[in-house]
Amino acid sequence: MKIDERHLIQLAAVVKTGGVTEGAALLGLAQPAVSRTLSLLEKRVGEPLFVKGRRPLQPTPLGLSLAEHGFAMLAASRKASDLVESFRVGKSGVVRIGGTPFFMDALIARLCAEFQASHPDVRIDQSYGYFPDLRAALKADQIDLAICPIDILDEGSGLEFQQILPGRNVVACRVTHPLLLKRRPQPSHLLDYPWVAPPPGSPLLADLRALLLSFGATEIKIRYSGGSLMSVINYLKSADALTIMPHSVVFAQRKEKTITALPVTIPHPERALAILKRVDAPRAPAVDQFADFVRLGFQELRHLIKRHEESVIWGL
Amino acid sequence: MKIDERHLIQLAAVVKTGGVTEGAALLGLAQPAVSRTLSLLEKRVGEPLFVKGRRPLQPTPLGLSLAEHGFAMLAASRKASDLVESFRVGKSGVVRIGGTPFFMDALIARLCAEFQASHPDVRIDQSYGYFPDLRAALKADQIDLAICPIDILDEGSGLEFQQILPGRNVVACRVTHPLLLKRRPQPSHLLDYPWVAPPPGSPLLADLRALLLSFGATEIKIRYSGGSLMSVINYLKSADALTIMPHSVVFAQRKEKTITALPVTIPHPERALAILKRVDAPRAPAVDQFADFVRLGFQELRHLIKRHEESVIWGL
DNA sequence: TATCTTCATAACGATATGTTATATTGACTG
DNA sequence: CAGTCAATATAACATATCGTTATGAAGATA
Repeated sequence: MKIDERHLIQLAAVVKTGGVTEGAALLGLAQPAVSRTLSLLEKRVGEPLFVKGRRPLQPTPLGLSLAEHGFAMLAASRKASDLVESFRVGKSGVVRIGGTPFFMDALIARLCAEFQASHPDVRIDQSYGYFPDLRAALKADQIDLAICPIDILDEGSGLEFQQILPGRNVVACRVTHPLLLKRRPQPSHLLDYPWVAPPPGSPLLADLRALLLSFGATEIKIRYSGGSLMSVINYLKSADALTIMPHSVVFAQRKEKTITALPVTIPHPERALAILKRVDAPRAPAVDQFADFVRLGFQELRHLIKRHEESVIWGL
Repeated sequence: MKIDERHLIQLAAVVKTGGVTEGAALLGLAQPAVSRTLSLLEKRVGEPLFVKGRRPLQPTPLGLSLAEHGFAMLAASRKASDLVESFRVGKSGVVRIGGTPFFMDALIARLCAEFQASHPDVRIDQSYGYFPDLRAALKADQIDLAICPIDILDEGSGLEFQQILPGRNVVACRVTHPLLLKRRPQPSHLLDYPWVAPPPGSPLLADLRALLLSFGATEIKIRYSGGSLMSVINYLKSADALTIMPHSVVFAQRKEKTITALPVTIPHPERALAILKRVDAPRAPAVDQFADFVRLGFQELRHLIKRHEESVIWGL
């Protein structure tokens, strides 16, 4: 015995409201439609669903039980509608982001948490990678957004780039590092300390090599490598080692008072942190919402950095 | 955004089976119908439900979430169908029975439990009363069945009577009663002991009066009255009192070895235990199933009584 | 590249859903 | 116990859509 789901819902509405007219109103239908549905249902089921000849409409046990199932369907239906609605406005869904490890760990994870304060039903799936992998993942629709530094000559056909932070590296060390006592550390001093290498494959590693060349150095004391951001920071906390890092990553750690940037200027990389999206494929609204949120977050970060540097100057 | 429930179910079927063709087959539909439903749904929702251009059909997160709700509806729908089916064959529903206290307590309650061994989803609502009340309750559709002794001249217009046990009363007492030692107790002996009166309003009470008249007695020592069957039995267990009871009720207690019937023959009442139903109103199938079960149960009881009495004779 | 399976589209008849108008019926009141 | 009112059932009709078969398009598989 197959029962039309719509009929069950109408039955539920009638039982809930206690009348055909009210039930119809609840569903936004005319009374005769619901009335006919009930007749049909009774005929199909072959058993009475309401006790006859009583005006305060009273369901039979079978009618009541069937209505219970109708309630379940009604609930599922409403939840489905709500889901679609929330998805459309970006309040639910999944955002798959990929990015370079240091930025993700230092900046993006925090933004994810903040984003979900206003979008609790949006799930975020994070993965790591560098530009070539991320571009491939984007094109293969494995991620919705990539957040990574891109070279000005990187090619991204079919991708949309949104720059969110200029490239700027610093030499990082622990706050108790002896070089911080010097007024103007020289490049030669930098070579006196052990170094931590950025993750293999990262743009930072290339930047480190370029930095060495600019010092005229060919070799360097690499004492630790391969660690994630947290490993590197924890290593730096316990040794007078140096490493190269994006300025924003070091800045994000300022509250911890564990690492800081050496007051030496090193060349800017020809690169900028950017959000990458596919332009062709449709994106879930939540993805765009999240991208906007990240962009705003970094805009705020830029202002913070600016004000922080001004205050440091004043403080001098 | 209102979503057609049927569409959700079809979506669920497709997601479950992993293909439009299989999903359609699962629902007993042609493939194009489901295909069109998916197109419509996607257009209405405004978001892709499946990732395009991948053959092992893969739902988007939204599609998957919507399908979850579809599963809920599908489950509710199937449960509703099953419910109707089981109701039709009498495997679910509610049976409202009314009856005289002693029969209900001694015989029917037990039958209810046995009935539900094969009909676990049938609920039984029991109530007490005597013929006039029960007849009224039946006509007012407050109960589906009445099980009570009826006089041959009782009128039951619009009611169907099914006799299930001939009327037969006995004098009951505890198994250690001194009268049981006598080979052939005389009526005069009966008057020497205190009596327990059957419930007020019961046919048994009338039978007791008739019995006294047949002995030529006008007065009797009523020492206890108003109790339910369990009260009466517990009273009898603790005193050498006598009472009048339907034979079947005493018989049903034989395993307990607490009360028994005195070997005195007393007049049969012009009455028989019967099942009463309304003939006009439709009855739930479970009601008829239960009535049949009760009839069979009493048929068995009659045989048991017969064999028991034969064995007692042999035992002499 | 060729073939096969699966999905999308088209066309069409049948169903039943929703509407308004109207008749019936039960409940309430004097 | 009428008479009145409100709610439900029925009738008639337009239309949406559901389900069908036939056919085209596209991805997978060899």
